[in-house]
Amino acid sequence: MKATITDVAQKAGVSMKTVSRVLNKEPNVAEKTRERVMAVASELRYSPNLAARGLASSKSYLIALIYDNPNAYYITELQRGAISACRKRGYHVVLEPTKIRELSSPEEVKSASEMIFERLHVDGVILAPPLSDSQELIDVVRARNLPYVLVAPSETSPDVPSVKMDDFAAAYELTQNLIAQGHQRIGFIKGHYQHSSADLRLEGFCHAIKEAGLSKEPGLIKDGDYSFRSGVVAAEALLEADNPPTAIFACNDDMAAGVIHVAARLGLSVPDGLSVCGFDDTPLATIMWPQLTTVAQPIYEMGYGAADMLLRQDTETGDDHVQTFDFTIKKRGSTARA
Amino acid sequence: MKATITDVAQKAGVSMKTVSRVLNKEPNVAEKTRERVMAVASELRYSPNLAARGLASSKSYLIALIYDNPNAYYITELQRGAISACRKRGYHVVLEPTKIRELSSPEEVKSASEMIFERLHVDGVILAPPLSDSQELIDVVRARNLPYVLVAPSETSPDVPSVKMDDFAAAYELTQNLIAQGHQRIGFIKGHYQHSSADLRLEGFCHAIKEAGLSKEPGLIKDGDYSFRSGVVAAEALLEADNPPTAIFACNDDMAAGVIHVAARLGLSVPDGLSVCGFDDTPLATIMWPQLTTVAQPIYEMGYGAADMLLRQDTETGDDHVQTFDFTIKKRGSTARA
DNA sequence: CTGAAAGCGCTTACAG
DNA sequence: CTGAAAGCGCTTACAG
Repeated sequence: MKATITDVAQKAGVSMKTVSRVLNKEPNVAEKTRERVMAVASELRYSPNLAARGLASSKSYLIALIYDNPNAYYITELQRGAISACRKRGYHVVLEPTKIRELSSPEEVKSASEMIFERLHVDGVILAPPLSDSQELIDVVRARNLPYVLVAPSETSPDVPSVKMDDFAAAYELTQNLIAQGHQRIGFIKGHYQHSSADLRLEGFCHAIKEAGLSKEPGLIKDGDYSFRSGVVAAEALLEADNPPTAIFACNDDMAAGVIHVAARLGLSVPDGLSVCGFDDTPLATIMWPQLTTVAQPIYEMGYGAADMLLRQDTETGDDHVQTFDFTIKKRGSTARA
Repeated sequence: MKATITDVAQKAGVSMKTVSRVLNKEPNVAEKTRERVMAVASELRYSPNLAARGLASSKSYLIALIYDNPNAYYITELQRGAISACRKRGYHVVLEPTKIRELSSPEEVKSASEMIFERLHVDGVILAPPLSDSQELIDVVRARNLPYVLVAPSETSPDVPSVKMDDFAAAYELTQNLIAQGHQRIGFIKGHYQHSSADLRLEGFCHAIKEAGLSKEPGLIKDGDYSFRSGVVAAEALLEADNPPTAIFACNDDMAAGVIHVAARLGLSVPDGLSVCGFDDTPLATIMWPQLTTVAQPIYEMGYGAADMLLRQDTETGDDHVQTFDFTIKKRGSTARA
């Protein structure tokens, strides 16, 4: 019923091998032959059998996207990107949700990681944050000689394939925008101390403040942990103080939502009485009202880039192994002139 | 390097076929033989090669989860469930995000659907809503004789395998809770008119109201479309009217968030001045403050159930083909006694 | 209860 | 530029 490579070969009057060459875009096929084979293949609606191909070439044509404790939006975007890059090369993405973060000892992490690769033999892996920082997992991957790409690891090194965005630059630019709107006293709510993104965003903020010659009052910088609740606490401290800021930069959208919540309770209108911006452009940012000014991470692009880099590792070398993607500042209703 | 079935057979002193029987849990193997083979297999860390197995048995050991316009949280939960059920049977899940909803003509939908199955040969498919209502897609699946399961289709029929939850019962129970708390005037904000869930939730609500002998004032029921914004509009109409309700039942969490937003602006405290409940238990429900009383759909369970049903279709028959899963009412801070 | 043979549909390695 | 042969690691269909 389903056409095989033999069917195509017979009908095109060539050998199986030639059909294989055409389909895999190998060189050394006469143009005329190539055309004929292509014509017959599409006429027969031929598509190669993945299992047969995999068995013969000892590849699986599968890559694993390994993640843990996903922010659902982040993970689905990463998936979309990776799937799209894989399709172009006849690959498919297999999902590996794990519970690695809940494990306490390195030994447990190691054996849990081993299990992932014993079950299924993939040709490469993409590690989503925060697993891109798990040295045990990376060691297991390396020991198996599996190609891998890290998404947004804390630290990048030129010889470790990874994709990331520039958190420093994004925070810097977002802060510059607030300053350009006339804000002189800007509050900042930090992210979770274990995430490197939190540090980078703070540094970007401080750099812009310093460059503009604004004072770096310590009282304007508050701790947070990326949760709505921590945004509420920090906002209360900032807004109930004497001489409160006219703008608040929260390190993610959830905390920014917390700030807006507090502002509403204090009768402070956003953006007229207070400008607020977040980070990440989660769905929350456009669900809220006013909609949130924030930074859109190139999540889809990073997923695409990671898979693309992974599948190119066989063929090409000497690339730069760290790819940085552009963010986008989303100016919306939650910020205005001071 | 990697152990094959031949290695296991040799070391256990049996034929390849016997090893195969043990691994596939086929009958007619002596208990002693079975034990010996199992021991050798685990010693050699043997795991079967999916490609070889697939080629020989003309199965792919892959199922497709087909979706469109995903609510990220819904899709990741469905994925988790399906993956978990597949693992138990040596299957894997391949994702197929589509743009089917954007296509206008049935012909386009048909050819887009065909493409999905030409690229990769899966052994079965799960259709997530709203694709579980796409007759064109279902026709294509049927024409290929592929086993399939629908997730939360608008209409279930006993001979079409599907998983769902009881929207009517959930809305009924949630409304009963409000009534038990002493609320006599309860507003209702409808969901999107194209979703069958919206109708069922309205019916459940009305049934509880009627049963309690409360008046079914038409002014208390407002249109909505599942968006935050529509919740805002409906809440304004309800709350700025004379004799406003003491509780509002919004058909999803986003609209409930809109209601709370309006309440804050009107100086109406939640839950003291107004009780609010939503539906779906999205992450938003616990990000907000007060946290939202809502209904948790058994999304993970539906994903698990769908995959399980799919993989059982070969072997078993005569089952009930429609499986209904239990919801959970989450009582949180947004509702209180009238 | 067990096994020997054939074959799934491709690619690899070689030959011409 | 093209092809014939062998083999990837399993399962199926059959035999005993």
